Amino acid sequence: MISKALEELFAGSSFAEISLDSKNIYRRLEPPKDPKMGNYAFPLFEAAKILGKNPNEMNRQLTEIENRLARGEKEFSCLTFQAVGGFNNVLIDGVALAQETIHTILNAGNDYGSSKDGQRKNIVIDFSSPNIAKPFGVGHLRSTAIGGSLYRIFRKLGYTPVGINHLGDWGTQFGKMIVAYRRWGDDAALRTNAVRYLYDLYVRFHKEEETDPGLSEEARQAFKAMEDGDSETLALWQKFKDLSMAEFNKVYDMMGVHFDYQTGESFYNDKMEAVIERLMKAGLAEVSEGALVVDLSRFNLPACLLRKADGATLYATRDITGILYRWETFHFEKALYVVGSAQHDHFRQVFKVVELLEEAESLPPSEQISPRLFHVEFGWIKFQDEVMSTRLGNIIFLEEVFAKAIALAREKILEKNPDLKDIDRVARQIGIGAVIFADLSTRKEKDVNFDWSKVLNFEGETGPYLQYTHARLSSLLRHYGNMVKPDIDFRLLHHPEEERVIEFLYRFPMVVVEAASIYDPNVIGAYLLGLASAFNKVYQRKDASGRIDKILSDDEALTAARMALVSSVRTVINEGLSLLGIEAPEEM
RNA sequence: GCCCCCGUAGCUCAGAGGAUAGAGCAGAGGUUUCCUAAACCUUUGGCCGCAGGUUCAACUCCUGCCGGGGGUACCA
Repeated sequence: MISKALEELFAGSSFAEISLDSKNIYRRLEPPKDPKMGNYAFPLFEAAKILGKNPNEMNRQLTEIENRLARGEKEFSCLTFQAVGGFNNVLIDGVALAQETIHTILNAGNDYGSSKDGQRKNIVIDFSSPNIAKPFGVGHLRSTAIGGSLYRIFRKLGYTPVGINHLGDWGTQFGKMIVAYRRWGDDAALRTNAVRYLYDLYVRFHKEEETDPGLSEEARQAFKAMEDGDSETLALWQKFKDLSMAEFNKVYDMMGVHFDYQTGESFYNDKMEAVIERLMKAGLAEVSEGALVVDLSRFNLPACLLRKADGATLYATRDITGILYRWETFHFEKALYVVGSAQHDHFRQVFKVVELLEEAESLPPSEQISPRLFHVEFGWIKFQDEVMSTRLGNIIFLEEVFAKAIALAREKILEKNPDLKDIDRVARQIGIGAVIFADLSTRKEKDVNFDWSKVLNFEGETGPYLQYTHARLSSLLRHYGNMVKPDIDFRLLHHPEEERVIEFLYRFPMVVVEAASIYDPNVIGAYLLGLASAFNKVYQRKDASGRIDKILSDDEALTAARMALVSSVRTVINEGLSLLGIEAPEEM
């Protein structure tokens, strides 16, 4: 609504002369550095240069026209234009903005920012995807947290997300596990702490492999036996898988993560042959050095291996098969692979093979899959500047991280709010929220150094800070006791601190869209920190006498107006946290 | 060698053509007769890796270099 008015104004002005249409202008609008200068600024330097005019002079003339147009027949306008140097600034009337925004939020509740843009189209999100028989380390946190959040974000935007946990439950490493277990394994030890025990075996295997190269060959044979359907080997594999899943599911429950399908790599075992044949028929596959490959050298990529010299398949084979299967099953609008950047080339290869297949089969555009495939990559989690590696054995278990964070949260509650009911539940919400937020608070492509002191910090830019702000807002609503109503006097929300909060609230729907478009929940996290901080400044704002200007006061109209704002902020923080997969306690 | 990502305050990170480069943590000082101080205010701290180029305007775009990380055919 406001943007439309802006477009009309600019288009109606002398900009027509230099063929800047309204859309063009709108794209160039930017928020001024100092919010006092207005809500939007339009830089005139470029236009002035084309016209050969002085930007300052031109700006003055333009502003005059704009303000006359804005006022029109009416006595006042909610838009005011100002010339500041070469920047044409627009001030939006705070009262109009407050009314529009708060009305919308109070009506919509947690649906504020939701849309039907997705038209229920399927978005396949492949995330988490841990390897069976390996510990769920903090390294898996990123994929799980980012993927889980994208799931919620796309659902909010009207898509039908399809969450798939592409478990690493097939491949050569199982040959290793099986050999290790047969040599050194003990069933009783396995039963007591399965993943930990398998992990120790795995580390031991790699250590002994260095001095005993025969182990590698033995492992290869064991995996081949699995692929050939050897029942005794498969029974062992199934046991590892069941025990691992039981532990992974504990983590998913804690994080509130949901999958629609837990179809791992083994799911594609009986589907790969047809795909390989299809690729051969298309003339893409060739034998090289005994292996079956798709040559990609003209794309400056290494060849994509479909089958090893011994006939066994590789993960690329399974991923290609997975893509084709998912396409047939879901006819997705997009398929996102939330996987670390170490697999950048792998996905380029796999996507390229799919693209080549489409070309070879001359599929119509509506049947083309490759433009819909996206690798949502993220950086490593390192520890003390070292890559964490299952093989090296320097993994930090995610459960351990959660346990420590929850214990600390509990400690803080006992110190600050010992009478709180349901302390265990709230401690879990805070502890897990802290860990998830710490992970989502870095732009995803950066490597992050796992730092206990950062994860276990509940102050500043953290999950608990947001939760605390939410608890404060909830507390205000409890104290207020009345229904929050939208028919308030919006002129009473006139302090700069309040206007700043309203601008944040107004932006929320755009922030959700932005997060979805770059596949990064961090956008929402950063936004929430800004909103919470803005609100806390309202909360602790001091009046002229140096006293805190309280939200709840004897002035009924003023209190009602402020509580409408409080309720709106609470709704947006609550919903924003929920999009990140973080719970928002009412009290803490 | 080739390809990809990252270099911004002591630390962790925002900013991705525009006005004086921002937060948090850590350091210094302050705010509570309590609407939850897990907060708020003040303050110290910057050749935005280096060098060129494009532009009215570059932390932002282009080229080269340096530093870190990753990938580079039978692991995932």
